[in-house]
Amino acid sequence: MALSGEYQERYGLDIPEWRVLATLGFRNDACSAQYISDCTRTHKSTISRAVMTLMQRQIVERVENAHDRREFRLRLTKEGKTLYQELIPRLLHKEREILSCLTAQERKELACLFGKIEKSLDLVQTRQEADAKEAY
Amino acid sequence: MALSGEYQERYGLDIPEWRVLATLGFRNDACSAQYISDCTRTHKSTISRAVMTLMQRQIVERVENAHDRREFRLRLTKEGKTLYQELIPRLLHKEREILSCLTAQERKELACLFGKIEKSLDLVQTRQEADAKEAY
DNA sequence: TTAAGATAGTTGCAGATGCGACTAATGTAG
DNA sequence: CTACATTAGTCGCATCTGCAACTATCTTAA
Repeated sequence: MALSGEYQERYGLDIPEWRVLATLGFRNDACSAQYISDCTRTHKSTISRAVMTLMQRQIVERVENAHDRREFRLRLTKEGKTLYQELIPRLLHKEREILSCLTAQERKELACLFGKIEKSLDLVQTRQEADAKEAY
Repeated sequence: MALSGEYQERYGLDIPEWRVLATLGFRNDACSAQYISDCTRTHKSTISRAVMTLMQRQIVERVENAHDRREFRLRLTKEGKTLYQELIPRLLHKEREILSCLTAQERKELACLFGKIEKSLDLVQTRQEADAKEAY
């Protein structure tokens, strides 16, 4: 991915690590690893390892969930938030750069088309899971 | 990728192998591994391994190039062509399925937008290479 | 309450793939 | 012609990441 150079080379983040950072930063609220796994469509083992690394780097911290001691609530540390805020403008800039070959109208269309496809795929996904459960 | 299930599960092709098959099948003419590497944006070592596997499976064959004995001319065997012809309709069907959430007009727009972005990225790529050469 | 099933997260393992070094062949400048 | 740079392809190595098994915990049904 063209964007990944931006956070890899400059901040030493690999793709799953960026996904964790981005999800927590975007939500600006604690959530479980499973939640990140779901909404980034990344295997939970991959997220687990990314979280470990980010905790060692003190970008992410986790607290036990008293209501369910299987899961942890993940959130960005102060440094994590700073890093996130620092990265966002860089990535937006990069995105604008990549999409600069399109008009504003075209960019809007592209986002709309992606939205439709994503939604459609999610429905398929959900449908398959439903079918799978029905299967016995 | 959603498509890859189609050729992986059913024909035992991984992604680089499919890229080799697709490039040779689409061109319908012999070409070098380097060429495939370039136009699929895949590292030459990856293409090299894919070609090896496909040769063992007698899907691809290669002949020496008398004019440049470093490179080989790659082409599909009879079985390779058959496989390619068998796969194409399946993949088109899958593609139609994925894009079925869009109208014909929207599909055209999407292709057009992708085309623009790809062309723009290629220009950036070329420009960077040119800059790199200029750099000394 | 207890047993069976589901869920969150971790970890060992294996496959995929890019990087860089290497060989052999070709191109080029002096 | 010679030496150096470039290019095609191969291979060892490291890394990335998904799969599946495992533990601990929670949920549900009898």
